[in-house]
Parts: sequence; structure tokens; C-alpha cells
Amino acid sequence: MPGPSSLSSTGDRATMRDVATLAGVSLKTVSRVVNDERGVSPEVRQRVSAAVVTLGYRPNHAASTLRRRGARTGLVGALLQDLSNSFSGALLRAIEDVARENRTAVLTASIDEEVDRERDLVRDLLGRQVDGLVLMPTGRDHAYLGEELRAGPPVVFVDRPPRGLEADAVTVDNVLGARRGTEHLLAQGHRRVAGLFHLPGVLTAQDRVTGFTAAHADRGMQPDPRLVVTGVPSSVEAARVVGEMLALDDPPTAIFAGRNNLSTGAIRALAERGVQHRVALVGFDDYPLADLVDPPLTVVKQNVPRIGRAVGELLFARVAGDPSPPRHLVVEPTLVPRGSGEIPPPG
Amino acid sequence: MPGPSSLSSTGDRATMRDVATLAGVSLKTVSRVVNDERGVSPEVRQRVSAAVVTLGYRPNHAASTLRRRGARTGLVGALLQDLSNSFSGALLRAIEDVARENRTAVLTASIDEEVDRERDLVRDLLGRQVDGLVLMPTGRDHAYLGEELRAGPPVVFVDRPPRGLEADAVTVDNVLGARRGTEHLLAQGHRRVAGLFHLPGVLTAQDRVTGFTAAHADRGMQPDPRLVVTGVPSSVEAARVVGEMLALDDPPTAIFAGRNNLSTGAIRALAERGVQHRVALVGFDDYPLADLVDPPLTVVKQNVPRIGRAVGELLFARVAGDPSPPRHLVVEPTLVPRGSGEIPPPG
DNA sequence: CTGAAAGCGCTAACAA
DNA sequence: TTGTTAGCGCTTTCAG
Repeated sequence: MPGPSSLSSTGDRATMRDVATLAGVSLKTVSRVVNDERGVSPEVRQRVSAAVVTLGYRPNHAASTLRRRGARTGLVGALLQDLSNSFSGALLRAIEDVARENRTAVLTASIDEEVDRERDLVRDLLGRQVDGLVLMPTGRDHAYLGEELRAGPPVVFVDRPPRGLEADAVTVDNVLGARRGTEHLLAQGHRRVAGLFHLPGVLTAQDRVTGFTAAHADRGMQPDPRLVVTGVPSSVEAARVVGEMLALDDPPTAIFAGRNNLSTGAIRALAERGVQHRVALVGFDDYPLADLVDPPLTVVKQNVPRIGRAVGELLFARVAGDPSPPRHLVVEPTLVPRGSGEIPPPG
Repeated sequence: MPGPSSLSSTGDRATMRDVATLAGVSLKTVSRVVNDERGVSPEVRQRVSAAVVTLGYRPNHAASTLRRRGARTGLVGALLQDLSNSFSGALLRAIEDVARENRTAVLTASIDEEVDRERDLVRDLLGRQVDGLVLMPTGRDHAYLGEELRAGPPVVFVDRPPRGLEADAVTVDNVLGARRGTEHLLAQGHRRVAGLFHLPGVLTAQDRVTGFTAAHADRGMQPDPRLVVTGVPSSVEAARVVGEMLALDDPPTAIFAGRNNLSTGAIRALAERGVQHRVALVGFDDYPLADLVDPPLTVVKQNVPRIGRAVGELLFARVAGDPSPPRHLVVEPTLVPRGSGEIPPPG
């Protein structure tokens, strides 16, 4: 085997040293050229550049940031719930855009509502020296993060606020959204409005229940407990639940679905029974084709790109050193009437 | 300022050295404990662990892989077209799952059909020493990658094959898919079938045109050139194009939309004119709510999770050292009849 | 304008 | 079982 001073490419990548040797200059000079620092004669610069090309040299980012201690890695993490879900996807895209403006790459992963996975992922990203972290957390307590983040990078929570921890967050006003969606139905005279909600451990779900109830209370009403179902995990289950409700003696005349996948289940249940034009439906969260279903779906919509951008900008402000106390931005969702939510009660 | 031997945490992160000092052991011993290597007495191990906790120490991944030269970084890149698009999102999710099985994190970004961005992103990721790269490339030539990848990590192309370069790839048989979708319409007696396709520079679009034409040729037919439009960039534009076609003296009785966003445009145009139950429609690519629109949308569907998994498995086989020649997996899309594609021609 | 030496945080290869 | 030394690829510091 050749000695340590061998210049032959052993299948490995060329290093700055190799470039220096080939160009007949010192290490530091190559470093200057690669980093576009001044103080190199055009001639030498040219020679070094040529060597870089010949060897196919690429700077080693890790080594570089290791040496300049405390420097940024140009890497942020985005831990969302499910990257295949359109909400997480749109969020990731918006965060990516802001990251790009800050010359930063994005590491991402899905948490899938699993607390252990969340914790493992946070650890992994911190070990990779990310400059910042976006976290769409699971429902539980986040106090453990306090320890993880001591002297760690800034974290911005999204969609769900931190619990047991002071931290930046951008969330949607879920109480308000559910309240508006429900009120929209009540204002049209509906008196039996069903509510479907997802996992009760998730704060967004709880808030939506609260808004649903509050809208009733605003009118001195109380929802029928038989029409309020929490812990509905899936679209399929939502369809089953709606089917049961429609079989009641006094079935609901309107439905509020507290999450996008629950809306689809409700639509299916209504369509199967041919009552999609007789029972009103308002859903929380939008879908790309929601205006093309029959009838077009009325939704409470979150401005996801806006949320994502706010998250990104907050994060990079922190990365840049903004020392102000934790901020909590709350974005108002809006009601988009399309037809399904404007079906009047019978009689 | 304190000298270089200062042990006080200066707000920076604790290092392995700090842990060693606090635990009263050597650097290497800490390394052993952190990496779960054998050869440390339980007592010492305990002492070190305690110090780790006290200092909130996290191993520096970059430094670690720098030292063990040639070792994996446990990082792969996934450069897709648009992370907010459900296709890219589902793909990313599947790749992520395989990556997780290989204890690897995923760096991702959107290319947005911009050639320069693709190249910049590839460079950036290579500089970050990724173990592998998934690339959903733009339409142009990829020969430049040959240079970038000399002694670089393995690359797997997805959705679109490499051009001017030998590399692994997983693609969909777009010719076959378009042919099946078009044939489905022709078999029902349609004789005037319109075709909408996206950017002609993108190979997938070209292949779908080919399949569309081939299906006609199979029956000794030729599509009316006025009914075949390529370069349709968006849903809005698709709606406009379809509107124009419907105003012809001899309008199409069926439409084949060569991409998911073109389907939505077509649906809108048909619905606006109230002919959605009289003109047949088959779309390429599925949507989450496609079965709930009116009429339910018949599509040629790609099995995206399967594609993503194949990509991931191919990539990690290469990362593990699989030296076999480049493979090209072609996945067959399937026709999913739902209603819109089964509308018969008039008369 | 250019370069030599030191060292970022960590692990490999050896000691002891 | 534990520790010492060297050095990954790079940038900093300080000298020429």
C-alpha cells in the first residue's frame, strides 16, 4: 500500500490537501480560493481552480463548520407529523422556501404521533448540530425538551403549542375556527349539529371541541352528547360514526367534521345514503379537490403557506440571535362557503 | 478572557472533553461509553453517564464521522420537484421510511423544474457528504452529474430517467399508462378524444403523448391535432383549453388529462358548462378526493408508496456496496374506473 | 500576497 | 480495563 503521502486517488474523494499539492500551493491558499477570500493573485487563483476541477474536489462542509467553532451548519430540522399528508407537505414547502433564502438545508422526518419517535428524532437532529428546529409535536408534555435544548438551537413549535416549556410557536386558533364553522351551521337554523373530532390527547382536537361547544353556548344551546364523538381516528371510522348517527330517531341535520380526513368519511357516509344534499357539512382543513366534490365542501381553512412562512421567519430570526422572549403567533382560520355548509335544515 | 484550558461552559455546548474532565476519566473512555463499546467497568460507565446528563452533552455527529474516515454520515438527500405536491410528498414519505430502517436521516428540497437549482442542490448535498441521493430531475441533460458524482455517492433517479448518464432509476411506464387510459375511452366507442399534456420538455409528458397516440394507432386511428394540446402548464390553463375545445363545431366526447392538475382544470371546465356527465374524462395521477367528485374521477394511478420504497431499497443497496450494473425499474400504472371515464359517447 | 502551525470534536491504533 | 497519541479535512492565527 502506498504511504500516507500518496497522491493517487484511492477511490476516495479529493481533499483540499490534494488540490494544494497538485496546484503547488499551500493548504491555506486553496482554502482562500475555495472560500472566495481576497489576497490571492489571479494567477494562483487560476491554478488552484484548475486543480479543483481536475480532481473533482468538493469542500467538506462538516470539516469546515467543525473548525470554525460555533459557526452555523446551515442545516435546520423540520419534524412534522406525516410528510405524506398535504398539511405537513405544504408546511414543509413553506419552511423550505424560507430556509433557502437563508442558505440553509432542511432535514425532515415524520413523527406519526409517536412520542418516542419524536424524542429520538429531536436527539438525532441535535447531534447533527442543526441551527434550528421546527417541531409539530405530539400531544404530550414537552418538558423533556428543556433539557435537550439547554444550550441547544432555537425551536419553533407549529400547529400545536409547547406544553410545560416556554418556546416560540405558530398555531391556528382552533377554538375560533371550530366556533365559526359551527356558528355558520347554527345561524342557518340547524339545531341538531353533529361534531366529529380526532384524538382527544391532541390539543388541536380539544380546542376544536371547545369551539364547537362555545358556538352552541353563544346561542344558549348545548350540543346533544350523542352527536359529539371524539377520538375518531380515521376516515373509515368517521363514515361508520356518521352512519350510526343518521340511523337515530332524531338524526343530525348538519355535521361539523373537526379534521380533513373526517370530512371525507362524512362525505362518503352521506353519499352512500343519498343524503349529501340534505344534510349540511362543514369541515376543518381544506383539500385540493374540495370545491369539486358533490356538493362542494364548505371548510374552515388554514392558510398553511402563511403559517409555514411565519414559522420559518421566526426560526431564522432566532438563529440570527434575536433574544426577545418567546413569541406565540396565532393565525386565524377562515370560513370558505362552497355549498355543503349552506344546506338549510329541513322544514 | 480565560485561557484555552478553561473548563467553564461558555454558553457553548459541552464537549466530550468536558465530560471526561467532570467524570475524571480520559477522552477515550467517554467515547467508549457514548458509543456503547465494551471494556468499561460498570462503575466508570455510571460516572461518565452521570457527567453526560449533568452537562447535557450530545455527541457531535459531524466530528465523529469526520474522524472515522469513509464512514457513513447517515444522511441521504431527496431532491424532488415540489414538496407541497402530493406526489412528491408521498414519495418522500416512502423514502423516509426506508431511510429510517437504515438509521439514516433525509435532507430534502424542491427543484421546481429549475435546472440551475437542481445543480446547486446536488452540489450542496454532495458537500454535505450524503451517503446517497434520490433525484427527481428536470428534463434536461444530466451528463454534468457524471462529473459531480465521480467518487461521489450513489444516485437513484425517480419518476424521470437519467439522460446522458448511466444510473439507477425507478420510473413509471408512462407510455403504457397513457395508452391504457386512452384505450379505455376508445373501447367505449369514443372517436373524438382530447388529450392534455404538460411541459413538452419533460419526458414523462412526452411519453404520455406517445401512449395517447399509440392507443389511437392500435385501432387504426389518428387523434385530431386540434384536440391534442401539449405544454399546458396549470390547472387554470387546462380549464381554458377544455373550454375552447367544447366550443368547437365537433367537440370532443372524451378527454384524457395527462397529469393530475390538468384533470382538475378539465373537471372545472366541464362542470361550469354542466356537461360533466356527458363528456368522459380519464386523468393520469390520483387525488385523495378523486372518488368523491361528481362524477367520480377515473384515473390511471401510480403506486407511489411502492415506487418510493423501491427507490429507497435500491439506494441503500448501493450504499451498502452493491456493485451490480445500473438497474432501471419500471412500475406499471393501473387504471381505476370510477365513473367519469365510463361515460359513453352520445348517440 | 502566501504559508506554517495549531486545533475544532472526535475515534483509530496503539500502548500500559 | 483504561489512557495516550495522532490525525480526519478544514480554518484560524500568526509569520513571513
